[in-house]
Amino acid sequence: MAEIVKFKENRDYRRMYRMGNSFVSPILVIYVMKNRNKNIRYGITTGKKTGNAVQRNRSRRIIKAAFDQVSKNVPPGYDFVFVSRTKTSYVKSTDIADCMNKQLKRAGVL
RNA sequence: CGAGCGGACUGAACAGCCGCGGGCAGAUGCGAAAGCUGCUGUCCGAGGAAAGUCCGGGCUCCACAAGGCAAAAAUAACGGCUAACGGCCGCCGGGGGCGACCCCAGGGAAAGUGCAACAGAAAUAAACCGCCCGCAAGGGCAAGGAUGGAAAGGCGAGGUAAGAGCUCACCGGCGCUGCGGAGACGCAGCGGCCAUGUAAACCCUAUUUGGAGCAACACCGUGGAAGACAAAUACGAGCCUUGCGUGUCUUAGGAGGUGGCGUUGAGCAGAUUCGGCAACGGUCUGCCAAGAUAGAUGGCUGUUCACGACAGAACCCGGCUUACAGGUCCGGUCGCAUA
RNA sequence: GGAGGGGUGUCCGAGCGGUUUAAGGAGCUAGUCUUGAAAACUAGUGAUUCCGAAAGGAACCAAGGGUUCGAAUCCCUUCCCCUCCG
Repeated sequence: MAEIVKFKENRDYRRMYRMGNSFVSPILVIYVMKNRNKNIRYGITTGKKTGNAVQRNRSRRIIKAAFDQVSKNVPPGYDFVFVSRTKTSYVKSTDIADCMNKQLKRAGVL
């Protein structure tokens, strides 16, 4: 069973931005990379421009809820960074999950 | 019924499934122990502004014998409340509204200095036009004109050659006296007739303030660094020399971690035929239930309604200011109608 | 979370109470020079908006309010940007 770990360090995010493949949609941006571990690592970014603290919190929570749904089907050995956008806090987590499934199929993860 | 004023409260609710942070309890596993990982049960889990960081404190470190002076900064009628405040309450003065009520950085310009452009004759100081006396020279005057934000108290009467607080009444301002008030101040009388504005310009007076901030600060601290000791060339890379590493202790301390930090506290809620106009204080009863550390409240489904605004704790309190869909309650005011 | 600094044309920026035309430079346009261009020189350009036939008037220095006769300038509140503290 793959373990799900969160990113904590700024250098992890910088490495993903520099070397990862990005997939953009109006409500979400995904960075994907393969890693050498047997687990799934991810991080969520909500920039200052995407709204006030309440909207940023909501974006984080629904991205986390959507990834909890999606991650059951993800094979181990991948790193993800999810970046919220301005519209993210106004949609439902199922919309995010649909978007995530679509983009990860394009990325060849699913 | 309509319009408007002031104050207080509230800030969607319920059910099911999945999920998150913390406290307590339990059994099990590991461990010498402290304890740790997962599990089960149970309880708790953002705001009135959590915000801006504009003030006042607690707390911590630095500085410091005590006291005073100076500098710098802040505040500004008066009386009270408070741990304290630049906050709050009451009251005085001024302004606005028919009224309920609202607003005011509201000390001092007679301690001194600065500034007051342009216009205007003149800007804190007189005389351009003008008025009067006079033949003129010269002298007297400041009413009228024009400028300006401001022009030598205002306005009326007397008075005069013409005029002027020169005199008088009223108003305004200043000083003194008396009365009322806790005081700011108000009222009355008398006096003289003077003094532009600006202190959110310097300044004067009174009061207050040591500085920095939880990223403070305290403790632990793999590796590595510096020093000391031991050893006397032991061990390590074939041997020798040099160098390096390996031992123990001490010091400072980067990464990281723990405490600070979830609180018995200027605490919160309720009651009161208690004191006070009120802010607030007293007494009694009950409660102490967020505490993360990349940062916990979410997702899905269903039901209801007014269809959900502004918005997320990060050491903690007391205020102020700013943002805000609506809803509830209480107390006044004005207008209309009816009795 | 805390401590500080700053917002002026398209850009960089001076001005920090006084007659308003709010410096100066870059940029842009035209000309001179050149075979043509660059550079240099000369002149012009937009400080903006509203009202008005015009003369002219009113508002404007991030936004709102206040002090003052008068505010880009002084004071208060809000918004935005930047720097520092592990």
